[in-house]
Amino acid sequence: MRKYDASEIEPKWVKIWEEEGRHRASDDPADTRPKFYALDMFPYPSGDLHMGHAEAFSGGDVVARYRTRQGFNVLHPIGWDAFGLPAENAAIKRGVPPAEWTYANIEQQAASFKRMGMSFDWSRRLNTCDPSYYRWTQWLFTKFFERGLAYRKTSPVNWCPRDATVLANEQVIQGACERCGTMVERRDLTQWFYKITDYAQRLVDDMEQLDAWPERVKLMQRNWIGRSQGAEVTFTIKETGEEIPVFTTRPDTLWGVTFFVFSVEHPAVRRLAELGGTWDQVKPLLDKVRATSMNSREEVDTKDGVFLGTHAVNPVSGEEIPCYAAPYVLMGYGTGAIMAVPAHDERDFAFARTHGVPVRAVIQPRDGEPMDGDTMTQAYAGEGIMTNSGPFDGEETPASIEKVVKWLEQEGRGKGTVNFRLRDWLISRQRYWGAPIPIIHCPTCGEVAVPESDLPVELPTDVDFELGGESPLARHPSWKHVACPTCGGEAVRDTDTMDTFVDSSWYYLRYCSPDYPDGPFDPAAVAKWMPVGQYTGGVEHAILHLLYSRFFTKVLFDMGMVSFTEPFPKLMNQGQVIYGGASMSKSKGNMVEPMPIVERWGADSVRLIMLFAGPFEDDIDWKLIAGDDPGRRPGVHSWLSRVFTAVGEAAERGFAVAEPEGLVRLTHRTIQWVTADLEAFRINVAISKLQVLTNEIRVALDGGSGAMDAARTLVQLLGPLAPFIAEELWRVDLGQPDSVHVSAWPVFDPVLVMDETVQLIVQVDGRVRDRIDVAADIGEGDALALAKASENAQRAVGEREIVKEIVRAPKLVNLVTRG
RNA sequence: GCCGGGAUGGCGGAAUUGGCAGACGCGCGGGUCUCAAAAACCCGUGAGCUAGCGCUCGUGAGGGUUCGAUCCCCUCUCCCGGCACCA
Repeated sequence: MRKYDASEIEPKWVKIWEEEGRHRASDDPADTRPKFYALDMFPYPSGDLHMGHAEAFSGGDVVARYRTRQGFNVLHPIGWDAFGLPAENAAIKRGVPPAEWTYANIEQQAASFKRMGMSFDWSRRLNTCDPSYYRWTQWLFTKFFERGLAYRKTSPVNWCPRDATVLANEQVIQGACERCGTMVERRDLTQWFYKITDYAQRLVDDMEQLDAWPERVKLMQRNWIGRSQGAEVTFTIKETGEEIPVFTTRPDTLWGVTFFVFSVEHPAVRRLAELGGTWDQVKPLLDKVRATSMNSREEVDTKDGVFLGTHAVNPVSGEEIPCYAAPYVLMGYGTGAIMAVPAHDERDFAFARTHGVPVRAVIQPRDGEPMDGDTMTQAYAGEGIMTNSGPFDGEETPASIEKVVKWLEQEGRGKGTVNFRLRDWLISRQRYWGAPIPIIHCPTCGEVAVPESDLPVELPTDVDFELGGESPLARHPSWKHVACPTCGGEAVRDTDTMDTFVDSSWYYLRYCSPDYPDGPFDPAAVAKWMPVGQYTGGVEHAILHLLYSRFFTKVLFDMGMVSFTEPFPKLMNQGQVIYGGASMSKSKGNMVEPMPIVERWGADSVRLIMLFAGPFEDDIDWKLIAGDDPGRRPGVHSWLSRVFTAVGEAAERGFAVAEPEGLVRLTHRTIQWVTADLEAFRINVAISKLQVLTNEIRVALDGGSGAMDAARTLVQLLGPLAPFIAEELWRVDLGQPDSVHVSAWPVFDPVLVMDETVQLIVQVDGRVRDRIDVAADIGEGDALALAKASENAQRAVGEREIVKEIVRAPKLVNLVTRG
């Protein structure tokens, strides 16, 4: 009998599958199979594959293989998100050109993916740093530019001093650079933006289509977009007569406004402070705010603020109220100025009490103590009845808000409006290893897009990567000097490159027709394959990549290039692989690499470790599943050994020896269970069902019976999970002529999955007292009679009287007693 | 602070969503084989009581609904994640 040796089996099949040209998605029009697009978030080539890759791609590969077996024409592509800072930083550190470092890592990862048995269509492989790809990234930029969706503006931006580049809002996590953790600084710079805010409403609305997304991801996107409905109301500055609009979600509190607050950075502040004679107090505050990074306000005190010496006029009451400048009002949201209602807003309340501003309650809760502005100790932000509000006294939220808005509009004092937290997407980066922004700055023509015929704008290779001063492209002696495409005069290229998230916002479209020469994608191929059937990847992309890709898709829809508005209707997030409760990292010295384990125990084992450890979405703590020795023999390897010998023995015995009926039934139930589990992506549970079947096959064989059908089924069901051992057993031991991975998914016999007998649970007062084997179609009367006849049940009832009989034939009888 | 998601044996996790809690696996204990080890195989493994048939307790804590609650409702504790002056 052969022994299971993955190192002997697996490399053999890698080679054979490659020779046989497996896993190609078919673009043959004669192929009538329904399509299925199984997409994995493409990797960044930072080195060899890590555990996170092993988990995510194992899950994605199960989907692709399972759908293939179900008769779908499956597109399961792979590529690399190959631009980005690590390559450039490696170049600075080691003197290796970014391209060289990147391509070497890609080759390494590609080899590892093959070794792991990933069923990728290698003919479609792409990478974003290839000019044949970024040509179209640039082309898309020019189209966005034409539509006014790419524009340049000067504004305060997040600057990472360590990476020497600006960052998008989405790349700043709690005030720090997402990539290197350095606290970002704020700089006023002229930068390129994509106008994602134009799509804010649609990005919210279309989430309705995403029922098959994890709720938390949708929630994160909703919070990030931050839609709030309210009104814009215009206040007038008494001293100058200028009109300053504010945004509020509570126009019903307009009669409770007792002061007015500008953001310290508001353009009117300096003028008004000088007029009011308070500029010498405001200026230090402004300097302090400017010095603080944009996203972290931990050093800013809510109660900080300075009276400007000027006043605003409340448009509904005509009342004059003092104007303040305070850091708690943000310049980047709403209008940069607010009406303050201390009685009904926590922050306004704190500010008012500190600065001695009156508090006036204008909303009374429906029940409980009435509020008094002079004595209340905290703001009341809830719903209630309007008081001290002129014509609106007695109106109740939420209807009152609508009434006030309507009235403001009629009176011309304001209007209903919606505000978003989402800002435009800053896409310029002052670094080298990215797609150059295809814009030429001409002294006469202004910003001119590089014409399509001149694309791609290729990166020069003779570049000085050292950090400092200008970006590498800006420092290059000749690269930026070009003739203006419009007037032919002397002009310069934009020397910034695009955020790598731009590259990854459309790669899934390129896979549909990776060699298409006339555009970013062949519209017919995209119409065929998109949208994605299942998208698999890490939750760390919940906001960035997924939001940007959704935005791109909507722009392309508006351009008439695609016919759908959401690219990924179904999303699965795998958990993280951690060690001892902490994320794995080189600096912590707790890294466990997948490839050494593949070498030692086999790719099938590594895949199964990942898939069996728990639900796909949950984190895997390697220390908990493998103990202190990360190289220990995995439990799933023992199982595969048992599968290997059991199937081998069953094959030797063949069909000549009869199979027990119980095993036949279990086989069909296993098909039913595993199919349902894979449909629901409960892979860990599916594996446990296969283990049960394996155990029963073992029992049958040890009892001298045959197990050929069960063994064949086991191998077929195992295929998507452990492709190597399944193929070896299928083709060698079971002698099948073609690959198990193209065999039809087994179907169960509905008669055989039904139980003939079941265990009737007999309870007395809700406690289990007996279990009786009964026919599955037993009637209620018979079930009750059997239950009452049970000695154990009778003993439990004792002298008491049975007052109620619950019968749920054939599963359960519950006798309820009294006495 | 606000918004989500959790909490089940020594560990990872099951439980057809109101009907046998702990499937399957890891680990551990005992055994077979072996000169020995590894591997493989067999038995046991929630806690307590009991010679035994069995009994009692048990799904973070407390309460409720129900014949019956890991599952539904209320209160609380702790853990994880996201956002954090967004007017």
